[in-house]
Amino acid sequence: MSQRRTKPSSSASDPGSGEAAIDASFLESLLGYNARRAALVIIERFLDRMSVYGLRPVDFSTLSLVAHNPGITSRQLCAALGILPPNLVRIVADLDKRGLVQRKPHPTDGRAIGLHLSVEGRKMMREAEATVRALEDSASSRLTAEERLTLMSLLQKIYKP
Amino acid sequence: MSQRRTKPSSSASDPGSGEAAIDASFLESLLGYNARRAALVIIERFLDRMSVYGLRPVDFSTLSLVAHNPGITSRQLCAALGILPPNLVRIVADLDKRGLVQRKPHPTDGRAIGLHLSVEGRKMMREAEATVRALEDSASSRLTAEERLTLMSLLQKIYKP
DNA sequence: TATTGTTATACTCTATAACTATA
DNA sequence: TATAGTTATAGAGTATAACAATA
Repeated sequence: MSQRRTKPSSSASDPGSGEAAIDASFLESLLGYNARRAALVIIERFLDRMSVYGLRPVDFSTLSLVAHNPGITSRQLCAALGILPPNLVRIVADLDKRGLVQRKPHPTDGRAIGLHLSVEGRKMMREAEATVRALEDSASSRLTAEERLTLMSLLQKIYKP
Repeated sequence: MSQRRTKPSSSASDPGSGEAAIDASFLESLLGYNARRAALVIIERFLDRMSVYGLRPVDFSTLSLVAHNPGITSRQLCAALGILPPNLVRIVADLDKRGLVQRKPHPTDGRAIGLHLSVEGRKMMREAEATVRALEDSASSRLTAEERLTLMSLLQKIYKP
């Protein structure tokens, strides 16, 4: 899934169109299918609008957690985001190379490294978080504010412990 | 994301736990984040319970669409599932090798190939669809029937044209 | 002995270009 | 010329094993 673009019209001249359209009613009765499709639509929009910052979803999530949890460790980031430690190494290293995060020795645990946003990182994230809010509003423009809150509450009932 | 297993407890002895836990409230206010997390939890459960059939989510979705749309073409499957044509080739080829689907020449378009479920395919999908229903019910056990319908309706307002 | 961060690596998923056969 | 199916391949994402340093 997650194609770049979907053809605006697949017309009625498709082969096999004795039936007007494809019946996907079974799949559309599944939460997993619906949640994945919705997530991919929003992620696609994210990719479009966040490319100016050079931030993929995982970069943004990482920076956002560091912003709101200064001194957070890689291990904690992995647990919070569901990323495996070996896969976080390059993500953090790249953000460090770009001067967005800084690694400081952990105050009490010599094995761990605390992560902090740099001044640049803070500045970028103020803009980036506002952009994400705007993009989410636009992606959910067919929902009322109340429906949006209901939707998030119901989703969290599924994935939160 | 989508780790195999999450540690049951990350205890309070994590380094940097002056604050009790990580603040993910910003991310948790985003639809994209919530939809993705929920989808991954359900997909993880899918992987567990559907492994007996040897069906990944994409195999199941493909077979389900073929089941309910006999004669559907690869192109139509790609459009319905958001898969790119080169990536569907092996999926269909493998299902064919396993004797679950059959390819028949399209009645009116010589370029296209109509897909149909074999007798075995139909038998497996009757079981598999029931298993998916059960797995979805268990994954959404903290939702009422009404909440479940509301959730799907709201998700479709995001991704459906 | 267990955990943090890391390297190396394999596997899966997704994407692009280009070809053929038919429309 | 455009479309259906296909091949080959590149790139991103995700997984496991194993290591050094510290607890």
